[in-house]
Amino acid sequence: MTTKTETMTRQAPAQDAGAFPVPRLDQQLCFALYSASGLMTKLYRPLLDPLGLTYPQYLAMLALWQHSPSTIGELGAALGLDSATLTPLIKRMEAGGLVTRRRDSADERRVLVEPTAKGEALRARMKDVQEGLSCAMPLERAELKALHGTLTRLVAGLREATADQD
Amino acid sequence: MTTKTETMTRQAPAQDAGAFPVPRLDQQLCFALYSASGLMTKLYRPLLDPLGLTYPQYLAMLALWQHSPSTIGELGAALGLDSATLTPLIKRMEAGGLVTRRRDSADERRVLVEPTAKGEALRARMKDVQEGLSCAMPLERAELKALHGTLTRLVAGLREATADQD
DNA sequence: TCCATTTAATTTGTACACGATTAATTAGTG
DNA sequence: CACTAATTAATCGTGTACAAATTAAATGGA
Repeated sequence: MTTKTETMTRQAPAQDAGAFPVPRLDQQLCFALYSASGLMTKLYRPLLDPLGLTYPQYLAMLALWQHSPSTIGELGAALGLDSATLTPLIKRMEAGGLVTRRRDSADERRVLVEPTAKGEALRARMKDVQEGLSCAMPLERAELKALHGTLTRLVAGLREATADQD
Repeated sequence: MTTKTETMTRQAPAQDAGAFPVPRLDQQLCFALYSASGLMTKLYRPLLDPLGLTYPQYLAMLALWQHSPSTIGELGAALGLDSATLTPLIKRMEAGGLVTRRRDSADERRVLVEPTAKGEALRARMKDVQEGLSCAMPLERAELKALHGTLTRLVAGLREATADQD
């Protein structure tokens, strides 16, 4: 009588009465962020492919257009990536002719990264990327604005909360 | 007189009058999502490490606790990942003793994934993970709720917008 | 029944992403 | 000035992540 029901259904197994309910995937904020981020990358891909850029490389170009030359460390701070990720990423961009890398003569530890003429030329094509993207965005302009604001505060808070793990 | 000013400053270069302004990193929704997602992963790491789970593996366990056995394809649909990502991920979880893999005898193409006793045992430790996490979240409960709602609609819309790229 | 098509998972190749370590350089202190 | 401490990239190892090609199995006609 007690062991009889243990092989009934697999769908709601072993949930003791009063036990902590296992969090559902669709109720997890982290999963919504994870999914949204991945889908945005997928949305950018066809727009960036013809430019010879991956999505992280596109972010790096945005940072460099804003401020260059930049060191690996500065790029890392701007993008939230560490040198183990950026060093090979920048080297691939260098191989693609989009940026130059050189040691800072004033401090030989630093590596200065700067767009090439070819890299600068991509600036002119950003209009199409932005337009192509905003057309595909499923939310209202005001909603996107509000979402961006909330995310910005979330990111600022998370940076503090994870600051110890560097 | 014309070529004299071309080496002035590096900070605001070559922005033709009326040209499309290069989008700023901190104004890009995609970058906010990218940063937030990465920081959430970093926030989970110390909580999941003692369980022997990476963050994507944690998501896979959530999906399996919700519904198992699941095929690779079902997990892929739930998580938004393709089989080329999931196959090795699940194999690592199998090597860690958290799940079992077996071919479906009714359809030998399918692989059924199911938590082991050890995997089921992790359920009991999810309370600590959830609590440890929500303590570190920098936003108000209501704000998080609203953010989750907006993201859910964004994800649904992006799924449609990217549905052709499968 | 046979075979073309479809489906499911795996494999291969490329590109992130991070923790931990290392190597080179610079800064600081006595 | 010597020598240690701190800083900066690069490297190594492991784990995602996806496109494209491959293999194996099931399905749907002719």
